[in-house]
Amino acid sequence: MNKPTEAELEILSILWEMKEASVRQVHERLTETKDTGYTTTLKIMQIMHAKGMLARDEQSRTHLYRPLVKQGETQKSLLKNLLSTAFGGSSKSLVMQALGQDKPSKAELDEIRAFLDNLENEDQ
Amino acid sequence: MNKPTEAELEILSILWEMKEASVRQVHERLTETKDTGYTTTLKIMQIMHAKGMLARDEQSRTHLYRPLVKQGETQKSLLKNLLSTAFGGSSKSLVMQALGQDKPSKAELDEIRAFLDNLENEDQ
DNA sequence: TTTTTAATACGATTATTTTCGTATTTATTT
DNA sequence: AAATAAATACGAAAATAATCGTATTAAAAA
Repeated sequence: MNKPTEAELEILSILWEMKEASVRQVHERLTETKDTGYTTTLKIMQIMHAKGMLARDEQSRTHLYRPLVKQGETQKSLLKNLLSTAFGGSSKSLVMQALGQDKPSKAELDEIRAFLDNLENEDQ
Repeated sequence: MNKPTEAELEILSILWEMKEASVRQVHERLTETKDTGYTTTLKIMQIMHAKGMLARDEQSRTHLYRPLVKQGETQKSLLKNLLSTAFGGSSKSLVMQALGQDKPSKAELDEIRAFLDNLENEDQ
């Protein structure tokens, strides 16, 4: 799957969360953090649809869009790229930076611990 | 600091590792994984120098370049961005994806555990 | 010293991404 | 029914990024 552009990723992240939304809805969420025109959002979503990244329900006049690319797969490929370029391939340093960035809750920390234990044991 | 472009990041990652290098050296490393012309590499490094991302030692005819942006800071800002766009702000899921991506050694896993423990205790 | 090689400078082109203006269509309101 | 509002379509411009060709300069080799 092709790497989404920055603007596409912003839209995807909204749609991953909302599951399905109109251009208007996406645009309103977008303008909370970014200053851009309605037709710009529309155009990018149309392009994404043409690329096969978004499904479009044209039943009603107000079209509804859904993501067709999986969040997990996009995460995987973006991380892989970031890991090799910015982190010299060291997932350890990436993980530590990420944790320093935004500390997870106690419960989440425990989940991560369990995950680490699992990682260590699985391939014996 | 401004977000480096993809090509800039590739060059930075080589320079972070080598500390200092000529265009030729960077270009040779680059062409191990990418097919690009020498003058393209040169041009981008010149642009990076103009932007203040690289220092340039012009003593010898063959100029030597050093990164002026810190790897840690670049990592931090790229991660922050990725976290909010691709991961809906959840560092937990980012961390797990990263670990699944490329499993660290036993020693590194232990370092991560220590880091987690530390995180949990520090703010009481 | 002449020739060849290897480097930088830099403009221009190409490709990609983002933005927007305008036309058209459809629905809603008056 | 006419006017207004809200949506899509789409071309084109603007902004950004990447690539390359050619000129020039400096060093090294013949």
